[in-house]
Amino acid sequence: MSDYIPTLDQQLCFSLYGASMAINRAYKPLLDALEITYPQYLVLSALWETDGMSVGAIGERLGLDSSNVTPLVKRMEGAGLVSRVRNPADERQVVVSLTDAGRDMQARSTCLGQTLFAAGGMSVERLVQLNKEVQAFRDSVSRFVSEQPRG
Amino acid sequence: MSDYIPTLDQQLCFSLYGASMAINRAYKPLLDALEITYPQYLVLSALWETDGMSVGAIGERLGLDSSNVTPLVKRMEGAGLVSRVRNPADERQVVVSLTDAGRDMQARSTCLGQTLFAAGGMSVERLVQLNKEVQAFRDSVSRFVSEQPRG
DNA sequence: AGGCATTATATGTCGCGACATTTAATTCCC
DNA sequence: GGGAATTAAATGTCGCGACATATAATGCCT
Repeated sequence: MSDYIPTLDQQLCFSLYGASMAINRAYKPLLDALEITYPQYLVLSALWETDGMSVGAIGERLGLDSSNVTPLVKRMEGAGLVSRVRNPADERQVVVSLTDAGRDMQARSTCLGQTLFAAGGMSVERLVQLNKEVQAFRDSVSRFVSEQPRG
Repeated sequence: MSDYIPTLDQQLCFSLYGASMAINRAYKPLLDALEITYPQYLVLSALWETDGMSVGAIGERLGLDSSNVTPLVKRMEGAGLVSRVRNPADERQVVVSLTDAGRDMQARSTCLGQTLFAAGGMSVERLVQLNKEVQAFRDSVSRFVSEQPRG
């Protein structure tokens, strides 16, 4: 009982892992056309909600640490999507702000959600419910991790 | 309407992406103790179901291509978990088989599922249902991708 | 005010995951 | 049966994502 051995398909981790990769593959041609990557799209999404976040705040929002966000945002700066400026009030912080190109990307990226909706083949209601369940699971696991000794 | 702009939290891709990363973080200390990585655990899981799969068949099962599976399996061979042997009947194929250490890992890795169950904080029924929904979504998106011109 | 812990970002290394390309073995098909 | 297409792995490059560590600015505390 305590050493029950599940098959691959019985493991939620495998479904979620595969779903994430499948989404990336569905997004790929659209992201290529926009000349951004998926994590870059997430950074933009975070900034569309709250422009001018620090590197740390972006990482907090997306669940990534500075070693991911720093090079990500630097590439986005190179692509002209954001600017990076040290906060004069606290020189430790780097404030990331949208450029016009970064703002324009919001309207240009609506194809992503539309495509995923078409690809998912589910009703809006079912997708909303699925999103709620996945969020609840994610948040519970994240809470668990942060409560662990090494978290 | 056709250019509706969702927030981050309204996007299923973001929940799934975060859930996958959260699971990895929950698994990390356990995987470290077993001295394997998460994708290595998935390869082992596939082989526990069907030992002696080719590199290509493993990739098919996990949704990865040879450029991922080849180095993954080579590291696992280095760690003594699997053997890699060319198929005499078709020298193009590399057959991957479990060693005793690879087989032993199955019993030793039951902590993963147990921990994730504890971390998820949901009833078994709800998790089973969630798994079904995520699978359905993943499979629908994968089908969509494979039906695309560039797929 | 001086020194130390804390905080924010950056850097270096490793293992993926995607993609294009290469190499080698096999099959097709005339 | 011999050359071209196909198939299976492997290789090289890029961008993450995790982790440990480094660097620099700030806050704290006496």
